[in-house]
Amino acid sequence: MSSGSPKDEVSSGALHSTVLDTIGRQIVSGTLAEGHVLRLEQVQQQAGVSRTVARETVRVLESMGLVRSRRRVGIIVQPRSSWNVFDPLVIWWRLAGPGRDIQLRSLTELRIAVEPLAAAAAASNASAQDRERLVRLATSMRGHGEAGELEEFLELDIEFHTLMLTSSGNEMFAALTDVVAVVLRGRTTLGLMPRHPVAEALDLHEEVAHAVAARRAADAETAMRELLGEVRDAVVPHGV
Amino acid sequence: MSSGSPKDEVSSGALHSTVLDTIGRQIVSGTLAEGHVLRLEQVQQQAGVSRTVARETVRVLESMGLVRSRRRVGIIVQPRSSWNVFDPLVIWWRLAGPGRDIQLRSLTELRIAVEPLAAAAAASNASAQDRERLVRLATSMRGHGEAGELEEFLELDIEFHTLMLTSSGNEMFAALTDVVAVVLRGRTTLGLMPRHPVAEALDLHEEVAHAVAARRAADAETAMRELLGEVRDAVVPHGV
DNA sequence: TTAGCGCCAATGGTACTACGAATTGATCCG
DNA sequence: CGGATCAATTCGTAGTACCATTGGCGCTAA
Repeated sequence: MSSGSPKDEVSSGALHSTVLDTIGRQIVSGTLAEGHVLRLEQVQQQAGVSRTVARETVRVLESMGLVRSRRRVGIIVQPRSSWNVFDPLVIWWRLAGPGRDIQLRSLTELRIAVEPLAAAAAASNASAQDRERLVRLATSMRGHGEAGELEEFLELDIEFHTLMLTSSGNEMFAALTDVVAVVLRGRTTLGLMPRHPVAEALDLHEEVAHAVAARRAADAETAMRELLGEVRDAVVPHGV
Repeated sequence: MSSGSPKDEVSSGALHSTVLDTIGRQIVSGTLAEGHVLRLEQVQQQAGVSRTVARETVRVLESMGLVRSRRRVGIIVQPRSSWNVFDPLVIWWRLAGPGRDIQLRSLTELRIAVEPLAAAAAASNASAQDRERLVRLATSMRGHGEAGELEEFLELDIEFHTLMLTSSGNEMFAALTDVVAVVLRGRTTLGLMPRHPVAEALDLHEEVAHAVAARRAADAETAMRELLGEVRDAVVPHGV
């Protein structure tokens, strides 16, 4: 366990998920290039596991679109275009590997696309207490942000956006919570954040929260779009 | 094989993917409710397969977040919130089951979020021939649309949006091509499409294409947003 | 009543076997 | 000499039997 995993992942059965992790990283990082052919026997020997475990691993890898196993040929590493890039594990692996900043950019663009609509949907669908909680989170963020407490600020930021996505009532949006959390964390660890959150960001978080609380969907959407506009500038310097 | 599968899915090994399909559908459709506990032995008996195959199936199901297997307990069906709703198979199953229209709505909202940004990105990043091809597709769509040839129109529509997403240069967007294709197909089969595509949609497709061709990102984005605004009205009657 | 111990069922993991399919190469015929 | 057919090899697929591990549940004793 060098860098952990998104959640605890698989509770008990650590064996098969270990080798899954190993091979997954290798493929995603490009160590195992597209077209490379693995053999099942090779997998079990390198990982020191039995045939059954190796097969289970390959099956999961196959369901992620990372490999494709053909009889008499072997286990063929598939091109990036057939990967399930939305799979949490795949995202995790890519963020751990070389293409980290590229991945962060893709994910940030996805955020920019989704979150404004999520905010609008939340304004329409969120429960009263969720809407109130959003406002409280925004004010807390201002407090910790102005105090320069980046750690607490980050956690609140994550909670804010997570709650926004989950309370949108759209499960596809809600499924992106982990992604957003990873992006936010990755952004700070990569040093893409100013030491103090800019005042404008603090204002916009509150603006979004208040718009959602007042069920003004259109306002929430535009405010969120502005908010993410700054994020774009930080992560994607050269326009789109 | 009652209704097929997104692609050919798994080429040769049909056995494990058959039982995967069966159980997956049952969970997604709610036949196997959240918290329901399966036992591995039960799985192999019901499907009439060996332990090995049953285990592989469970592993894949687990990687999709549909189940979680714990020792001494069994295979526990997980709540919807932990499903990988972006997994192509999960999407497929949901569209085949009862929650079909809910799923279509979620996916349509996702389209509304993503495609405008994808159009903008395509305007910046697409190759010259891709941009040209988009224009030609839009004009073809007009021809077949006005002639009332829905079949051909649908295929062109799919190709148009697919090309838009792939040429955006963002792999997360590109990964949504199958989703968009499914939504478009599902929309027509559900009878949510007018018999003749409305003239405005035809205009907007051309507008988007020309904006992308001329590399006017902002125009492409707004035109695409308008285009999808109509789609929203068709699928999501009651404002978001 | 409750705290702690221990049983055992159910999954996790391994090894071995048989089978089928696809590729490759060798043979045979034109 | 070239092309086509057929067989052997090789690898994934499927099945079975077996041991290891663990954690929930019941039993017992204080």
